[in-house]
Amino acid sequence: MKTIKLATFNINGVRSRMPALLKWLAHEQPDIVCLQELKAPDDAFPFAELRAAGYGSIWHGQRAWNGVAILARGMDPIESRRGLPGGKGDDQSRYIEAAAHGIIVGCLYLPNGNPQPGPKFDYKLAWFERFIHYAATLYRSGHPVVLAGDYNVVPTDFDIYNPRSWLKDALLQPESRACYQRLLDQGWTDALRATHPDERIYTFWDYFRRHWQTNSGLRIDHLLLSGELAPRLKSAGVDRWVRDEPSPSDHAPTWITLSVASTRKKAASKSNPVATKKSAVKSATAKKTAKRKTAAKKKTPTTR
DNA sequence: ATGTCCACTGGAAGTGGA
Repeated sequence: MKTIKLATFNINGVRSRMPALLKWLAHEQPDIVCLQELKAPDDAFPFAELRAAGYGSIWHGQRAWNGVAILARGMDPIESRRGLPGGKGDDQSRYIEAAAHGIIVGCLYLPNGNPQPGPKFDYKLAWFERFIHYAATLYRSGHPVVLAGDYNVVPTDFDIYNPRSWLKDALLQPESRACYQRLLDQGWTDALRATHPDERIYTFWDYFRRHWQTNSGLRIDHLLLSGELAPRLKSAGVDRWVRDEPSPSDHAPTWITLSVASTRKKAASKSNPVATKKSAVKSATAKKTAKRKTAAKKKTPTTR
């Protein structure tokens, strides 16, 4: 048995944030990282610097906006998908997926949806529907899956410092929340909330009105675990110190640790990545640990 | 409406997106 740490981080411009990203990677040494809002085209992604820092990466960039990436420590992630199924005419880079360290990781950047109502909110809900549909397939596959990213949804009023000034915001709309709930109803475990059922936890503090200094935050970055993975959830948290660094993103890295069966073969080196997605998954599912009932699976917050 | 930051355009400061 070994423990892996998986984090999601809306970086808000990967190029202008490289010093902060490298410092965070060196300090926390996550095994898998999902990045969102690269705001960079494919040919501007700093994969060489990341490799020098010990991380292989795959990415789906876009000029100026959006963009997602997956990093894996000491190996190259094995890409299994980019873009959701059924997105005819959708050219926004918001989903990428890979096998790494024995699990499948979906990295998503769900549309913000503001202003609401309007075409952007319609797009958000349409994207969400496609995501819900695809997530059901993933869940049923029985593979160990994490869906991590910026969901742009505040699940309940317990996940925001004060909903008053956000009531019209797309992140709090009943339609957005209903979509998120439908995702959970498929069986996914909201790892942060499951680990800390009674705590106020925030992952995002906007740049306005001294919201960071007053801890006026929102919880919108989520890690959802499939049924196979939920019993292996060990801990979860937010690297708040990163939000306090110079020139920070408006999000902080949000992470979980999972206990996974250690593979017999030695860890893949940079020059010798895991051969295929299939084999990576197989090695993860081969040794299923005895099912343990944990607090992770039950209890959703009812606090308002 | 406001607040602040990133990237793009064009070659300075305004705009879109968040």
